[in-house]
Amino acid sequence: MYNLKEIRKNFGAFKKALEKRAVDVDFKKLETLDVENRELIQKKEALEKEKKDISKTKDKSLFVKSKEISVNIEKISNQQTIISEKLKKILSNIPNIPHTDVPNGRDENDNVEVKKSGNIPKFDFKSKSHYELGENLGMLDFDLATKTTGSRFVFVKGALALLERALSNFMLDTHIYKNGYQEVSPPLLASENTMFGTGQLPKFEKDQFEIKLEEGTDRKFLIPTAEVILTNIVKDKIIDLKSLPLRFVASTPCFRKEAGSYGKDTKGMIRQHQFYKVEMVSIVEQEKCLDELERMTNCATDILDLLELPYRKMILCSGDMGFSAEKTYDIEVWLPSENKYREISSCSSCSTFQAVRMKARYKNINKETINVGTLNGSGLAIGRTLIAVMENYQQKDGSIVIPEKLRPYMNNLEKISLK
RNA sequence: GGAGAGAUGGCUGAGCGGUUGAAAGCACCGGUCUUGAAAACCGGCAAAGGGGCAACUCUUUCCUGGGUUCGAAUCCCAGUCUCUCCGCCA
Repeated sequence: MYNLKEIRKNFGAFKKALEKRAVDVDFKKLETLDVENRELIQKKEALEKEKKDISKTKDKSLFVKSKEISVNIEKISNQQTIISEKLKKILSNIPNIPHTDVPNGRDENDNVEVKKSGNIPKFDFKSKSHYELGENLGMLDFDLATKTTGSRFVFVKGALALLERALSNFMLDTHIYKNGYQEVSPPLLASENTMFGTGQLPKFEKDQFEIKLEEGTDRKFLIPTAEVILTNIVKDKIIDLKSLPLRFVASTPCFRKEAGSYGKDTKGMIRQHQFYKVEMVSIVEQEKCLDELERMTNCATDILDLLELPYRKMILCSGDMGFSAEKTYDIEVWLPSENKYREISSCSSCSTFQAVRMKARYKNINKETINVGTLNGSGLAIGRTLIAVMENYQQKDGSIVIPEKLRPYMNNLEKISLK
């Protein structure tokens, strides 16, 4: 979210910067409301001062007047509340402004490749998709999940379930012991306010699973990513400069409605309502965001390098970035069955955008209280990594070789095969 | 589910109708002392919003929302959350 104070300073520049995003914001209304709002605040404050002064004199003859003022204040204050709510509504629906590094573009076709790594496997047999491999092994069961739950869920069984767990532990260990992140095991439900903090609400409510609770209690949502709950660790806080940067990592299930992607990736476990993901979150001094983004992205690619999976690193264009991001790298892994790269991680700097929403601040060297910078990145999406391992390490007989680094996490199993 | 206790600044914690934005301590920052550090002593130290080029100034804020009052951190009502004890379940 943007600070109205900052926008006011240079309204034109703000408007221009947002054009890259192709969002329709009623700037005229924003400007008018801002002026009205401030006028009302001034009126209100003048009256409040008058009332306060009377109270200080303790002069009984003025008490009647004070009472009148109170009525007036209430009237103005109500108007002001309405206007400031309108303002907040407009402001909270404005996305972050893309950093100047970000290429202009409409959609994913305009993303720019910045790096490519690893060797694409060449099979001397007809390769299979992960769901063919998994179903043949009897270790992926989509039909069963449909029966028990519904579409876009899956049962993972046997050695593949072990592989999934191994991936989680391997990634966590790498980020904890090598990359300096603190492990967190967070709640999987988030309050409305928490969801607002990272930008999932109010604009993207239809993508979230909400838990049905008794009437009158606070709303709660299943987290669509651990980013939500990890970033909000610093909500409403003024952090000691010395404790920055904060780096958190968690492996959690994620829940997404995937509204608007009907008919997309319906086969297999590419796009599920529930999936595991290892998520990294960094809280940094605001001017260190971009450096941290490079660092974090390297932590993500580190995993793919260790697993020896081929991938490429993309910088997202302005039109393809998430609501809260100022700059995003996507890491895409090679999937033989689709003969293309698919997203396996997304690392974003959100500058102070989320921090403003969360009221997360720190005192800088000059003792000014300012908003922190927040970053988040997958390191990595476990479900998709599982797919990538299956497809890239598949053998002619339908078995799957386990990447060396994962074997210690799997009782030194070298290969997953029938029986 | 039953019975109590509580929610105050970065933290701990006093205040329980009128200069209280809020004692004290810790933390932090500056200074004196010291070869340096520690200790000791002195001083500083809330946030949000409005106005002003600025120095500065005004308003709001003691969980949230109502109420009483000329005036509320302090009194009343409702709600949320936390803690303790008992029960129940993992």
